[in-house]
Amino acid sequence: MDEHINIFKALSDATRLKIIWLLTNIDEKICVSEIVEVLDEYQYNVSRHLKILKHAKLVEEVKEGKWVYYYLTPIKNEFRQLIQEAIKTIPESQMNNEIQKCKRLLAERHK
Amino acid sequence: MDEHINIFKALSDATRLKIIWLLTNIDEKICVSEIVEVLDEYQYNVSRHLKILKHAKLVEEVKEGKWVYYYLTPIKNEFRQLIQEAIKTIPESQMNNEIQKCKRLLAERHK
DNA sequence: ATTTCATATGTATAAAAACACATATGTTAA
DNA sequence: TTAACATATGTGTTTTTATACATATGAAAT
Repeated sequence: MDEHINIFKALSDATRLKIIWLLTNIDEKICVSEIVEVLDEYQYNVSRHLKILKHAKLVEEVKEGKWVYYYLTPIKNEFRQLIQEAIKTIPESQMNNEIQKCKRLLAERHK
Repeated sequence: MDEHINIFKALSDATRLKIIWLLTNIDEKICVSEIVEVLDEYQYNVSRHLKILKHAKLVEEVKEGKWVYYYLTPIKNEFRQLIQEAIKTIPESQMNNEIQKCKRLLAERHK
């Protein structure tokens, strides 16, 4: 029960839901500074929110040089699967262009 | 986005998640005093939690004499559908026997 | 009409969460 | 080895949420 509550709690904040939504819709790992830029949030807040998401086991991290990349924890139970699908139904229109910003940023990265 | 956050927020409290879980697993409407008994919570807390669930549009109410019965809001979008299914996957074992208590209570009612 | 029961809410307090600023840690580049 | 960059965290403050007690409202039973 606590694990489920932790997941719901993790998703009940705009910044964190946006992060998960981005990861869901982008299907790539992104690093902290990219999230900071896309969401236009303070770096220290993003770091703290990521910590909460990690604690809820919604994301995992991988360090690469200076950067720490975050990505969705691979799904291993039905609950997570359904939550993930639910998040996928949240329309892009509800994210004030953050996704566009993010896609532009990622395109840049791949050059 | 806010509506989704409200739903996640509503579900990120043990008492409220239990209420929704009960309604999900019982498929009947229940009144406040029954929830109070089953969850062993103060009446005023249950009332307040129900208000939050109502605000998140997860439950609706119907008044019958002295009693106010609460039930799950009929599902009308995919997001709610998936969230509901996710809740359905939370095993009974994680609800310290509240479900048993509830079923006994309902059986009593149907006599 | 008065009491009893079911539910809701005003208000005060406590607990938890979010935020901001400064700063620490660690890594790469100069 | 120093500077610049990316990320994390200590600490204090503000905001939000949960809880508790008292009490109000409204319906049913006596």
